[in-house]
Amino acid sequence: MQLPELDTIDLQILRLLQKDASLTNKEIAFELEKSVATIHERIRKLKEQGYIKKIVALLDRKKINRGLIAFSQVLLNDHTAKTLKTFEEEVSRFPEVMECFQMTGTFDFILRIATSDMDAYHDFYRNKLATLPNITTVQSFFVLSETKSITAYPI
Amino acid sequence: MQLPELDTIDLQILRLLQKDASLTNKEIAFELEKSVATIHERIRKLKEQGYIKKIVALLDRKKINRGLIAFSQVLLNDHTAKTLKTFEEEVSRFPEVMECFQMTGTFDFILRIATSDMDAYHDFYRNKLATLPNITTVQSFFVLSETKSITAYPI
DNA sequence: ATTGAAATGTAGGAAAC
DNA sequence: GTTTCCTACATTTCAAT
Repeated sequence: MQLPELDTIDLQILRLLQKDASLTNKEIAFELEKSVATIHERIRKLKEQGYIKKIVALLDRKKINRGLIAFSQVLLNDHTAKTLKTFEEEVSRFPEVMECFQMTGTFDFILRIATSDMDAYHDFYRNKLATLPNITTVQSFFVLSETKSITAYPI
Repeated sequence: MQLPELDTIDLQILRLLQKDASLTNKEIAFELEKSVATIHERIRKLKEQGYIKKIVALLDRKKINRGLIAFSQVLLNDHTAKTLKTFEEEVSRFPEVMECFQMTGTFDFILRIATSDMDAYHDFYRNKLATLPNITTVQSFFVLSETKSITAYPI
């Protein structure tokens, strides 16, 4: 795969920053055998052009009481633009919802829900998700173990 | 929810860094009305204690040619420890696999696959995923639109 | 677009409270 | 655990190439 605007140096920088954005420009410059100013300018452009969306801290979810991850597949009873939009807006407001994707296939949306435990999920399901209008079915699956979970796209 | 070791200042710091880890200690100190040294010490401890796992750059996946996200549900034909472990190891090696979770319910694993397009997914499916031993079924669903996608846990 | 060097700002550590 | 001070290091800008 080749990306139009990005050369090898850009790709190397993105590779490094996806893994560890606390690297200093000096460290990256050393690694890539370029000057600090070059790295600085490259990163500035990568941010400006939108390749780098944000720099974030990733937390240990178990330590902050988000021990349970559920994937919930939601089927709606109609697919008018209005119903879809309303569902998306409402479900996005719940803090338990980390992700909401509209999907192809036998259901409409997949949600990733993060809660402390099954009691908290139950509460979310009964008192939040299931109260939304136009839901036909919700099928939930729970994470038993996390084999791989990366945010860095191989590029 | 209360976390044992963390006070309000820690939580506020984590909240800020989850959203934007490029904030300087000075900026955080101003926001929380604390000294820079206090913030520095707090963050040092939050890293040391493992609350903050890593600082990463999040890229715009469409710009780096990862336009298609699939969730693939995999069912294996036996559930011996060895089969599970082998599947996990093999599937984790594929660069297209961003996430692999073992799940409760009617299938064994859910994978999040990132590729450039449907052709690339097809290639992954035929030449990589489907070649792994002990797979009974794979059901794939594709992301039509991304309504919400956050990495910051509300705390 | 890349560089080295100058100027500014921030991080990291020590000492005192 | 927090603050103040100090030094080292990092970022940012700029003139030159």
